[in-house]
Amino acid sequence: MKETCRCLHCQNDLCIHKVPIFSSLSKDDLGKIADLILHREYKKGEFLLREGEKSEAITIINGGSVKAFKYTPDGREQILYVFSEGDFFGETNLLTDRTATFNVEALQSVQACSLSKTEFQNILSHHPDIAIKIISELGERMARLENAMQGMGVRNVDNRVGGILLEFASKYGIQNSQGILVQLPLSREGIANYLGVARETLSRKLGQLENDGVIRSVNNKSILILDTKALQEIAG
Amino acid sequence: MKETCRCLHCQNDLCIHKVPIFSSLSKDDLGKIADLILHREYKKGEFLLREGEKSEAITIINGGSVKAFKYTPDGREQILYVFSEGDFFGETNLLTDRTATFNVEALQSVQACSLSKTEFQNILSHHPDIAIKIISELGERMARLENAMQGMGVRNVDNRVGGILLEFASKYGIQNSQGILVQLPLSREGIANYLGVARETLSRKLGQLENDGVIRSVNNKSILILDTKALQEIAG
DNA sequence: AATGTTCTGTGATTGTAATCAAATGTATCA
DNA sequence: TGATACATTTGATTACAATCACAGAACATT
Repeated sequence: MKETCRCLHCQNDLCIHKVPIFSSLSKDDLGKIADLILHREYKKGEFLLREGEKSEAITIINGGSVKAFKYTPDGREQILYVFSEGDFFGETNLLTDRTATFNVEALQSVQACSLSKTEFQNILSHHPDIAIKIISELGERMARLENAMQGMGVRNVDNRVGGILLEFASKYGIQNSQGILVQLPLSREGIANYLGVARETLSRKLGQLENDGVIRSVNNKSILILDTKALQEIAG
Repeated sequence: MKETCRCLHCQNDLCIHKVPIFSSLSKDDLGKIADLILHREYKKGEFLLREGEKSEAITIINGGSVKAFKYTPDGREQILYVFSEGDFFGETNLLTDRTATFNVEALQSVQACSLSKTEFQNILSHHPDIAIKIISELGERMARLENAMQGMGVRNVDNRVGGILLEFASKYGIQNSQGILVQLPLSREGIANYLGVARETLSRKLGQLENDGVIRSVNNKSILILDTKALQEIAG
């Protein structure tokens, strides 16, 4: 079993090191946990989890990113989260017998580590501080969701577009001489589904922001924020 | 200090008995915790918590109900939760130094019990199973929020109105000979703010549902669901 | 019961985003 | 490279909910 984590991705950089919830553990404990972890790679478009399925593991993203979403009655995707390196999901299903509340799909090639329900519960009982970390992290995620929810309540679509651009900027942005270069984790359609608006509407709003000199569309996968202040004003 | 919980509300029925997260404790432990709890009554319209404030306690609703909400940039209220008997809030602020993420306002007279940050942390360290209960409960709440979020993404307002009626029905409804009588926890304006639509729009949609014989408006505080099946169809 | 106050329903109008349709642009793969 | 599928933009039109304005109900207070 010692070999489980001698894979290419983890040889020098154990995935669990990246996970805040395990940060309180000793090097020794980390090593023990590492041996219990299962690694897997997912291709773009593959599902890591499906709504309604009972997931028997907590999954930690070690590379790449995924979208978590639900289907609306009219068949659209409503994206709830974008998880990337260090984020985890499946934790709520571990303690109760609840089935997954959302789908999780790889946005690119994704390296994932998973820890089985029983192993995880075992660890939890020996390390009460991990439980506290999880509560903390869940609180963080709830705060994000609550914000998103508030955002959805905002009827003004410009506000919402501005808000999501700032959110992506703080998460994926790199400051350069011209402004903040943001690598978008989602396609236009994805962003629209995150905001709960039509793809075309988002296109128009972005076009307008570009006309106003607030942003510049570099390519489909990244935009440059030229005027952060204006954007903040727009976001409200 | 023994007197703390000999108040009118708790003499025969300790509020902590109502709280699922403490359900694993022994009678003895419950008694000890009861002594540490602070009781307070709030009048309708009073704030139990304000966004941005640092709350130093976990608060448990012992009677009445409250709304948790954020203000949108345009000044509207976006309601996130309605908490009633047995629900709690403030837990995320206990472990981290995060300030409150929402406002909490009494919808009627409310009896609340609160437990200070330090006391709570102390209890948590002695009873690791409580942490697990909290994670579980947070998971429940996240699932609810995620659903609400999905609901907000639905562009069809009819769906959303149907959805919230069913949600209220399952929480506050009483089956009688004619259908399900639902005591609404919120005013029309409150419901509209929960859905993120205009008050007038909700009025019209409810009117339409009444015309279609799906519901009957008993009075401002309660409606009767006549045709649950149709409502489920409408909600999607 | 009468008054003021808040809440709710309805009509008319406007504004905004969804939808439909088509064109351009961009990736993918043989 | 060219061919094909896929993603994005742009235009025209439509549908729907927001807004404004007011009337009527319900509620509280004296």
